[in-house]
Amino acid sequence: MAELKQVEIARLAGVSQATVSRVLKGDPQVNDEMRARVLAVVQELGYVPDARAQSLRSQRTRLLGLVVHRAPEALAGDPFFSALIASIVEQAGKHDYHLCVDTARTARSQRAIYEELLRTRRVDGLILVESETHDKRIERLSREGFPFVLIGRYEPVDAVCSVDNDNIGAAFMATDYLIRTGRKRIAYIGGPAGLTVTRDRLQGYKNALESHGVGYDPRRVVFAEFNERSTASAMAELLNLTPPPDAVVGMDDLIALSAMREAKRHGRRVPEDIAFIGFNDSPLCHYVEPSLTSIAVDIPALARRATEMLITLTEGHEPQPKRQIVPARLVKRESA
Amino acid sequence: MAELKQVEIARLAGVSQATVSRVLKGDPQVNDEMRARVLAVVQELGYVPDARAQSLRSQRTRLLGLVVHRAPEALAGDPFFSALIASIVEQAGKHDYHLCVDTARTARSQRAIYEELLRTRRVDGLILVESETHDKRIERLSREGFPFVLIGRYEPVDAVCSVDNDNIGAAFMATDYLIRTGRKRIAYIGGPAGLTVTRDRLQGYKNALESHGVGYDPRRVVFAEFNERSTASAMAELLNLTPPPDAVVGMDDLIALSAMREAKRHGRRVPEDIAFIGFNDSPLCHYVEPSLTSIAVDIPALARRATEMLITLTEGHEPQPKRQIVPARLVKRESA
DNA sequence: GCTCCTTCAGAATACGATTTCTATTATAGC
DNA sequence: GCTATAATAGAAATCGTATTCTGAAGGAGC
Repeated sequence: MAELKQVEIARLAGVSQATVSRVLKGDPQVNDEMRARVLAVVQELGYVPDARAQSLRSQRTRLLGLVVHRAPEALAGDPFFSALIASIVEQAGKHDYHLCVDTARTARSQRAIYEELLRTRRVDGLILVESETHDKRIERLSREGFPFVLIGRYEPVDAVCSVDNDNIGAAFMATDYLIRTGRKRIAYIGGPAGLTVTRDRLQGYKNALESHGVGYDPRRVVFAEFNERSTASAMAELLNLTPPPDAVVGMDDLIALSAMREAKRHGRRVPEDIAFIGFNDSPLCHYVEPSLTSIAVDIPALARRATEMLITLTEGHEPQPKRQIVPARLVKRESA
Repeated sequence: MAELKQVEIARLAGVSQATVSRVLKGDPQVNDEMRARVLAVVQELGYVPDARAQSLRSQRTRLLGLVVHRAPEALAGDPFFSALIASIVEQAGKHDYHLCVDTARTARSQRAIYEELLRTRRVDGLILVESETHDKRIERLSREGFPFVLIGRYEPVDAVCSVDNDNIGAAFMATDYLIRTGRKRIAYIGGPAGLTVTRDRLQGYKNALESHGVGYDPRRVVFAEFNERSTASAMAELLNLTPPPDAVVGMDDLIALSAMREAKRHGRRVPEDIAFIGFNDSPLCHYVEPSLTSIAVDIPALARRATEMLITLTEGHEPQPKRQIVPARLVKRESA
């Protein structure tokens, strides 16, 4: 394949390289006859501009970055991310943007990725997922004015753009539903305690208890890492309480399922002895037995809005509003 | 944040811009004292080179592309891709490469993505997943000499670099196991008939039947799309046979699970009346009841080798060997 | 003391597009 | 018929880095 640059096209069409660029950019300041001549050559040779040169000159790469704040092993089994990535890719594609995915394993690599992607100008903006309640990265990004959008939320800094699932509302809905269906001793199993999601859903859980005048018992709240062993032992702890809980709100489908499995291993019947509700409404819910009642997070909506917001930001505008909340809904199945 | 480019660093360190570049590239042709002076300034200002300029100048973006040949909806629930993406990102990161993910929904968008990513030089090479048995893209990429690696395999073109799961062997293993454990009427539910995976696994299935002298009955082979409805109706078809199958090899965990669900809906006991084996050993297998016996595909190994191969290619070397096969293993659980 | 390397750093160029600046021509207005 | 104004296209500068080319200084060898 021969060298194919604008100068070649220009030479063949008998015009200047600047004119070729103008034609390709749709500049109206160019005569129809010239335009046609250039386009003919472009068509014939199948010329496509070099994105690297465009990036340097225009100072924009048309690449968005997605940084997932979780170790690859933990990421591996989670369908949430497939869905998120797929939706972001699709939405970004509509605006001619591409997506660059990175995972941030350790604290060190987080900094590295931040340097790598943004300081090097490799991407035009970032989408961050699963932020901690206090996060130096966010402070810094925000201070330095880099375009980024959070999927989640961040209290400490006011100006942060974010799209969040209505976690408080969703956990309220789940807990409220359990209370209304007669459950008395409802437990909550969170993910890592530092995560904002973990805390927001805990808040919703507490709100629901309070709204029904049910006392909050801290022994019924436990936390787990994103792996089965940790969740199972958290569940075992709950089962040792006297009296044991008769319902569990899991922060996550995988957590709820692991907990449910553990309960069954201890001989409890679901949902007769104990009910379970998870979050995400992943395909899993549907296949297990009893099928898992779950809060459906609207992942495509999260992805769409976050992407739109980020593109708005990278193009220099101020998104309105800066914080969006995507409603969730309860999908009733057999486990609760 | 002030303008931060090599010229600034050079000015502050009292050297030329070329020297700054040399220091950062680790060029040995530079005196220690100068090097130290430059590095001090770089450190202090936290200078990081501009990837866009580097890309243009060096003609390499250090970006790899992953093109997933499936619609976003179908992608959404599948944990296979989370795992694949996570592993590729990790492996690529070790060589200072990043990953750009794209999905190719329609035939048109496939071409578009190909143009977008490669012709524009936006990425240095591509990893393709889920190829069809005949694929124009592959022919073209290969003809034009673009660096790419297939996860899967492609018979028609000899020189194609690929890393494949040992699908024939794995399906053989699954079928062989079912025969050895006394199953007589084993069915196979494939994915879309055009996919190489579908056909390879079918081949392994046939091989196993043959090696045991069991007759191959084409009525026991059906195909499904990647969604539950399609799979359920394929399974229903199988259940209508007289006699019905007493075991099913599903091309995929989701297919196997959907089929199993359908069988249970028809009152069949698993594994007593009918056994099921899936592929991928996704977390799902573990949570369902009965838990699903599955062929574990070594996704990290696939990802690692494909990534290594692609990087070798993009750096101008010839990978040895060009085709790799990653072995699979049977994970026995309750369903078979 | 002279030439010949070697070592090292600065100057200059290249990468391939976008965009500003400049020049040409044609048209309008008087 | 002369200037003013568009309309249009070419020339040239620019984006920030990598690298080739060039030159200066110092040491070795005789």
